[in-house]
Amino acid sequence: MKILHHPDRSELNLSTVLYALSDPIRLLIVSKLRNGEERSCGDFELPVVKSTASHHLRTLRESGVIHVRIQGTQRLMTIRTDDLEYRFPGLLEAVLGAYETSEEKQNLLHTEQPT
Amino acid sequence: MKILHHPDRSELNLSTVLYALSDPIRLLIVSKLRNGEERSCGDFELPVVKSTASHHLRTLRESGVIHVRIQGTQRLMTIRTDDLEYRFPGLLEAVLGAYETSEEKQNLLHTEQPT
DNA sequence: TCTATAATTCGATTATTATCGAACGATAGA
DNA sequence: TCTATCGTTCGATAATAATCGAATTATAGA
Repeated sequence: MKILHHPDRSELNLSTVLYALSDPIRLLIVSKLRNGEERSCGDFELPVVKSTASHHLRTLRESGVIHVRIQGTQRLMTIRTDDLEYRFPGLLEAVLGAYETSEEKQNLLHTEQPT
Repeated sequence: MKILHHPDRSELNLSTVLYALSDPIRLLIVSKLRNGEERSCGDFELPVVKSTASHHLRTLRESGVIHVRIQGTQRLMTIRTDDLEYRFPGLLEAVLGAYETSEEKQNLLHTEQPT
């Protein structure tokens, strides 16, 4: 049984979290996890191949933005809302709020899906 | 007379701004501009040489985080608080607030200054 | 006009990262 | 046990970025 590392709440680093959130694909992932929704990799419909998606999900996990639990063959992701709020109050809200009203969302959603 | 390009308020991009803020040196710069303070390059006392500092300041300017005006031989920087607040409400506050309580500040402030 | 100051630009180097395809690993279910 | 599904890992490539030192530009002031 594979064990996934998640940084402790106290280990969250501002630069690292901002970097994780600074990629359009990763912003798309996080926006789809909004409101506590839990999703598997396949659910995101990202405009990149599986291995690239896996890379981005790992970046988000290792930075502490998302939590991943294993259920069968799936990985189920959630945002670490409480931990982020504890260390960086208001940050997640501000980023997701800004994302909703940005053009970035639209750009990616209209992108071709690779096989 | 050199002309410096600043993106229009409407051109601000979330990923780009988050990326600009995701570097420890650049976070240090922005934190020193807090509360509307205006500073020149030399005022920041950054742990990097001049040319590297110039690179970071350009990244911040081109992303739309700071405004730079020329006065004599100096460049005077300010945060584009109003524009950032307009496009990304609460973001700057959240980032700067988080920075204040983070360990990142301490790390950089105790670093050696290159010549 | 000369010089000192402030900062940028340039070229080179090194490190990181985003991306893909192919191969692999783990689990559920037939 | 076999197979399909879900996802990761690996190796390669191309792009981007952080850093430095040296050369350059622009301006203020003597």
